[in-house]
Amino acid sequence: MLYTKEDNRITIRDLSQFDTKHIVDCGQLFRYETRDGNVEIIAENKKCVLKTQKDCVIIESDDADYFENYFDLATDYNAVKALLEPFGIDKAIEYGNGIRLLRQSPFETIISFIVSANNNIPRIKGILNRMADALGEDMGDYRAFPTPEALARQNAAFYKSLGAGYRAEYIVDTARRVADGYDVDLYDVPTDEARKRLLSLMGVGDKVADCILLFAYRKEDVFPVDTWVKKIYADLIDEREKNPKTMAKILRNKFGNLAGYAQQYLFYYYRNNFVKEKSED
DNA sequence: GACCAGGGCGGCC
DNA sequence: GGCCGCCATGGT
Repeated sequence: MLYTKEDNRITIRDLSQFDTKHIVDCGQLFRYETRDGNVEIIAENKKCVLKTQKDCVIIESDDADYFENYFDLATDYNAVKALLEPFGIDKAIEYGNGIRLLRQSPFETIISFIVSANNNIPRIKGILNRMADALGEDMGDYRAFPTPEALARQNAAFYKSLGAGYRAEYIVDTARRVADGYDVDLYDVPTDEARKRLLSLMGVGDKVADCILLFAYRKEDVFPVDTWVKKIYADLIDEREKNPKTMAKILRNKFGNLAGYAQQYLFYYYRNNFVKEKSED
């Protein structure tokens, strides 16, 4: 059994399917901190604390049902790993063992990955936390992620003052779109149609759209192509291919409904174990 | 001082 | 449709 749930506490029993460090370090989420050896995660207007014990991890929160879904605890990752076996990426899977694909809030994920474009993780975290500090609901010892309405009330200069740079206009435009009725409920929309709708948002291109599809809506048949995946593609498949759109299509065809899982294992493994080489010609 | 970071946009063809 | 220059900012 992976876990048990009682009251406001989830106890993860099978640590082969749940590794806190890998989960928070693999680039899906940005609002987390390590404090006193525990990991605190803020998602929307909720917070949980992950406490690692000798043979289990305890997830404390005031909404266990929310985080049961958030951490995708219904999925058997040993079964996923077994299905990935024929693809020969066992080193990456072994390295990232215990990663889980999260079910994050669509709006928060949209804004977070707009901010992530051509950016690095420490800076992304800082920008998002400053947005929450300024505009998020005060939940006591933390700030909720701001609502679309709260974000839509500000102008680009405000987000530039938080360090968002040229993404400031995208944040304003997209927040206003959502506040004005853009429907973020794409759970039951097929992947290609959902991607098309996400691409209509300012600041959302191919890569950001695929990250939103994967990390919020859990469309598992997408393979986000970022700078690391380009290197992976050159190493594993074809170094002459330079078109990220083509890479994404071929990788989706190769991994099918396991594409999202494979991408996450490979991305995490390469980012932490290989130095990006300078491409020259 | 150049290069990089989970790229996207607008102009151009 | 594809290609290309540009875009803020902080870290190495």
